[in-house]
Amino acid sequence: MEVSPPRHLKARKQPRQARSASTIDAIFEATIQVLIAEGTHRLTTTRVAERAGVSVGTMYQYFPHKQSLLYALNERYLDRLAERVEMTCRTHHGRPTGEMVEALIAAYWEAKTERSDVTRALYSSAVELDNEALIDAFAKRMDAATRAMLLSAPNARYEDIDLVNLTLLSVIFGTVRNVFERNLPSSDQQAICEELKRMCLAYLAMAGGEVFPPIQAT
Amino acid sequence: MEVSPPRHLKARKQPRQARSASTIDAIFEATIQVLIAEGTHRLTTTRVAERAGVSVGTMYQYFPHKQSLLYALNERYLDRLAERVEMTCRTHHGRPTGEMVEALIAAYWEAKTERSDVTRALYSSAVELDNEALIDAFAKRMDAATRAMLLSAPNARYEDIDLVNLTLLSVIFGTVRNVFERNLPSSDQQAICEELKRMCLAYLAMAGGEVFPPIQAT
DNA sequence: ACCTGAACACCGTTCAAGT
DNA sequence: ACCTGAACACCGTTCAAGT
Repeated sequence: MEVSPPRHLKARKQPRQARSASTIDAIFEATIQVLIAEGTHRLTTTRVAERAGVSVGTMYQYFPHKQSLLYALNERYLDRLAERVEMTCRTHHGRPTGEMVEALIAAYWEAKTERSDVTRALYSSAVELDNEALIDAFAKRMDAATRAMLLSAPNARYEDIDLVNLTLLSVIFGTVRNVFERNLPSSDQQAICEELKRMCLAYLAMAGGEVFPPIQAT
Repeated sequence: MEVSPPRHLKARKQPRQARSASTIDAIFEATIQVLIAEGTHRLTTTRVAERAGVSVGTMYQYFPHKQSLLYALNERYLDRLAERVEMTCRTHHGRPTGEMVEALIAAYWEAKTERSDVTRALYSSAVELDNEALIDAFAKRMDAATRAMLLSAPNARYEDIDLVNLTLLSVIFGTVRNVFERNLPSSDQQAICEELKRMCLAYLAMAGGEVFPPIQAT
């Protein structure tokens, strides 16, 4: 499902030529680099334009405000993230619940961790932003993907799959973010990730998912 | 344990007279009001000073930068939050693990929820900030309080109390924040809160806490 | 001793002038 | 048609001038 962004945050024009597309990519890339190198409060339109090799005026042809640039950047990021998680969900259809949870957490965790500087930069850039629509769209996609996956498990009997699913996602997303925010040593991060899996498993087992693979009847 | 803030974020002078103290309170109050009414990107020193009834120059006597104002504001907030949670932990020493978890989550949740506009405003203000020291100090206090509480439960036998405790807090804090960020309807929020308790209970039971009260020997 | 607010540097955004 | 960058309004911060 596509959720349209608030009108004032829309990009001014769609790139129709290869040149435009590459300009936009350069601007995105420059934004991330400035964010990582200088931090949110030093992220200026001039600096981004300079590093992207265009003038401010050109940037404003594509993004009517600084906010719309950050909006688009986060949109692109969340879109890719959603695709990865959806893929994981699809490939675990019909598997035992335990495997699902493990794979789901691992996929989300890895997507966030493999470029932790980018993740951190985007977390911080998103806050200056009216990003409710983005979060909503992302949440809806994730919800649909994990819901379908969980229900496809053998012998899944959830009393309230929507609540269980909502809770599961809130806990996973929230915990991952919290771990990033505290900047714990990598070994602690790994350990928490494993504990998070155990916790979610315990929860799902209690809520009606069959965690271990069914014994095959012969 | 007191963690000293980065030097450059320190308030310039401590209030020594009643007048100064009330000026500072007025500035804090004005900051929160502007944050709630206008949002992070319209939070300007001029606006805060105006609403607080002082000149910019005076504000800069107490807070050497805008950042130090936000830092102090968050410090004050986290300090009060920590005190409340510590209190909850103290009053549940020796109780069964189940009651502890329920009380801990309820206390944290309520502290965040009773003024959700303030909570949201502070979440957003904290991000422009180099707040690692704050988060760290808060985390350490929470860690100590909940650790002592959990160990005081009857028949608590944790294999790795530090990891369990760290995980528990990461999950609770992270989930609460995620729920705030998504701005879900209040009924969903309540439901997730209950599910979160159940999940943490299941986890602690598995990790070595005795969740239900011991049967009294007669 | 403390307060004020005009002044300065910098940032987001625009638009007349270029190609 | 598209790009440029000086110009404008606004914001963080300072400091000479007031009390």
